[in-house]
Amino acid sequence: MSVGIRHDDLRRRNRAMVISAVRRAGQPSRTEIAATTGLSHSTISAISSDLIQEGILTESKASETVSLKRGRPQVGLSLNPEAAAVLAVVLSLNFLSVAVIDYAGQVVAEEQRRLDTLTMSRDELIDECVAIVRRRLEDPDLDVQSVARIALAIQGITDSHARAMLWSPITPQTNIAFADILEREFGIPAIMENDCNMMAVALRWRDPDRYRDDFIAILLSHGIGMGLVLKGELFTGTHSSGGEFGHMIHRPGGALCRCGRRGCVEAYAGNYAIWRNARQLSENAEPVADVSDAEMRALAARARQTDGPEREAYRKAGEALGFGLGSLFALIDPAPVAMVGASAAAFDLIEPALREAIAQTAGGQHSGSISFDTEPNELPLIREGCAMRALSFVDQEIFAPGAQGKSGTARKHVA
Amino acid sequence: MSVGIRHDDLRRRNRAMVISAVRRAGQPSRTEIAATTGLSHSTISAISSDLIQEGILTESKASETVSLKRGRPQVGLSLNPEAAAVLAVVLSLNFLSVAVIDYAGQVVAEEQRRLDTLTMSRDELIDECVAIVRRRLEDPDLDVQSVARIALAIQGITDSHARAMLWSPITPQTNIAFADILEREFGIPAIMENDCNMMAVALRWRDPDRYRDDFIAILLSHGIGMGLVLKGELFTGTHSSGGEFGHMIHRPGGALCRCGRRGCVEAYAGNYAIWRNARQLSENAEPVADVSDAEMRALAARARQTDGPEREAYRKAGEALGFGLGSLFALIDPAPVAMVGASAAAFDLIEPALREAIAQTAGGQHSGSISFDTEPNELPLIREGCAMRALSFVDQEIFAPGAQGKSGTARKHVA
DNA sequence: CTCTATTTTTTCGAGCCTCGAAAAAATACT
DNA sequence: AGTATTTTTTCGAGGCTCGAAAAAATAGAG
Repeated sequence: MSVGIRHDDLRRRNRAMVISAVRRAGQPSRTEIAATTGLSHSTISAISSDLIQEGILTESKASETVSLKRGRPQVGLSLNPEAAAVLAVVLSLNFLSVAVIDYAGQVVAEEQRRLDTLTMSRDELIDECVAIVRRRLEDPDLDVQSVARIALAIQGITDSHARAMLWSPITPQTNIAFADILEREFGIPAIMENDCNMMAVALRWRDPDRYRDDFIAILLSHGIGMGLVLKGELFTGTHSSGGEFGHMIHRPGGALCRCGRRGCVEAYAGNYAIWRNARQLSENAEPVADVSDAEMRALAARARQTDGPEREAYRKAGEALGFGLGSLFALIDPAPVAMVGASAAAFDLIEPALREAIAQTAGGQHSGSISFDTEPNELPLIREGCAMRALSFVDQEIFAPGAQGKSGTARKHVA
Repeated sequence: MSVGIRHDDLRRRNRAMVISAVRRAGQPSRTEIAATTGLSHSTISAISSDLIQEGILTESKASETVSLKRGRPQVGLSLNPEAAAVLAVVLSLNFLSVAVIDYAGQVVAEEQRRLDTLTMSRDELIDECVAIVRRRLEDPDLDVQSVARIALAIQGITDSHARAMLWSPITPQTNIAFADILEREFGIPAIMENDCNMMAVALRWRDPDRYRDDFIAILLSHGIGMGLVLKGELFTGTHSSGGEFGHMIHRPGGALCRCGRRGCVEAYAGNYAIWRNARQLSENAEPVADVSDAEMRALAARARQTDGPEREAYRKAGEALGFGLGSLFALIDPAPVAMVGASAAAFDLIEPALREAIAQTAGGQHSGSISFDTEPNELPLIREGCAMRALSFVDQEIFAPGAQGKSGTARKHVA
């Protein structure tokens, strides 16, 4: 079972701890790191001296402005941007984007591309991804040697080992091991993640006060996705990325869902479902492939204006989301929720019915205390999550390697 | 955030590792422990020598029968039964039981008692629990000094710090901090756990092959409860024991549940719901307080005999459980399920509709591969889970103490 | 009955790691 | 210029684990 702690693990873990403290805090001094990690000054001194020598950290004359204090001024430590770089690839409906991010987390290059993912063949899809990565890696401004990891996020279900896309609404293809493909192609460790999980990761970095140990990120888009953080850790399924909130059952045998089943939350709250209900089509009507953001905005505008089928459609969406959240809260207790995606801009239309529904569920006891935040733009969030996830891997597996880090392809020490 | 690893934590953790290896394996030799923990022989030798000196482990001339091997015979290490003792208290509907368990996990004394929990006052309930514990502690055969922990399991919701019962179907009382009360009364560290969570813990110890990293224990009883283990850890809510599977919403606005809300899974699958449907009463009929096991057996017998309302009632129960499991599987992916409790004996009546329902959900893709096991007797399971949980605490916090173990009341080193 | 092969367990010195205390460094204030 | 203050480094002490070798304990061979 769980393996004993070897003596050399100790240094490894404490190295990782120092790196992560710097990544979180920005420009902490050695003293601050000692305080947050609970390690002694001597230890921090020794470790940070190593890390600086290896080119992972750099000293950066801390905030001159705050040097009104008496004694020896603190020296800020920061991540050396040149220590490594990672690629964040985001593949969503009809859209592919890639960004190159330096070790300090800054975007240094990017590229975006429109595709027709729904009609592309398997090979075309793979080729596009490989090609866009290749173009970035061939950029003369980039030191290819420094690229330590590629993280690819996709709308859909991925396996729990972060190797493959298992199923996705953006393509009829299934089981594409993107991570393995990219790894083979470029010799750079790659991971494949679910888009909503990356949203959650990003929210945690963006606003650690609000999104700390337990929170929910829900993507309101053509489909409904969820990223869940519990007890400070990203929640995933036992075999897949899990957290398929959109496919929890709202009404057994109910409306036709894009997944082919009936009564899923998504079949009431996804864009296509709202669109379908707003047009007063049958619940059995085949879900449309895509509804433009403009069209959804028009629907929302009409719903705000008159109490017609549009408003009712949003009400039904709120109800489905509310009962779904209620069932979720029965399992995990209530937690802060972030509503992300274009339809989050219409959350005012959704919220009343949502809260009414939640109030009828086990989570309803604390209905008032459940707070919602909205963020209409999911793409930057997904990319940010990818980047942070990739960088965390670099922090832990490459810059603090040891017996534990079994990633065969990971190169040791870059600097 | 996460704190650095101090040098002295190392020994502490490896001590805990050795103890837990012995608890799991029964009578492992030092060599076997070295193999399973990955630590060196020297380290294991040093640690086990300490543990034996402290009276925590004992040498026990390993299985003489297997001494057909050549070299120096292995010396089995086992837990010293006298190193400590724990109390496992189980409080369920109209029933209170306590068991004294020695450090090796053997029951050395027990007592059971019928109560009328639904009508008892808050103080009566507390007094009964305190009294039954006191009687056990006053047993002249028991060394009170050795009692290191009390674990109390209750049917109902407990807080995530294992201090209090927040709500329970067995009593109208709420928010009773049993753990604090017992701790104050006897000066022995106490914890308060949810019964179904303890079932899951016990299943893991009983059959680690089947119930290892991910599995579900569902209690089919008057109410519906769940214990969930994910990635090898007991799953709990953010604020409470969580995992209230029985109160996920099956049909929005549907049948009246014992919790006062509508459409919960329990309102279709709990004993009172099956009974209500079998009698063809309205879904709005007030849930009855209790249905005897005998009566449920009679219902099941009639359902097996003729295709009447009884069979339909079980069908509806299966449907509710199936859609509930389907929604759960959407979140966590399918996992082995153990059906526990009296109604698990009627699982043959439930299973067809359950599987049919699951097949209509996201979990349905692997519908065939989902396996169900039944165990009609929940009480021994709950007690066993309590005992193991309490013993694990002793293993870790008392016999492998350190800066991490902040349990103020825990005494250090017993032997 | 003795000797050898074999396996388990203990012993011992080496190598790390962290820690606390003290020293060194770097600045503000007087 | 000197003193107080704060940060950072240095250094010896104490612990822990590890590998190698020694010791212990048995089965089988002659």
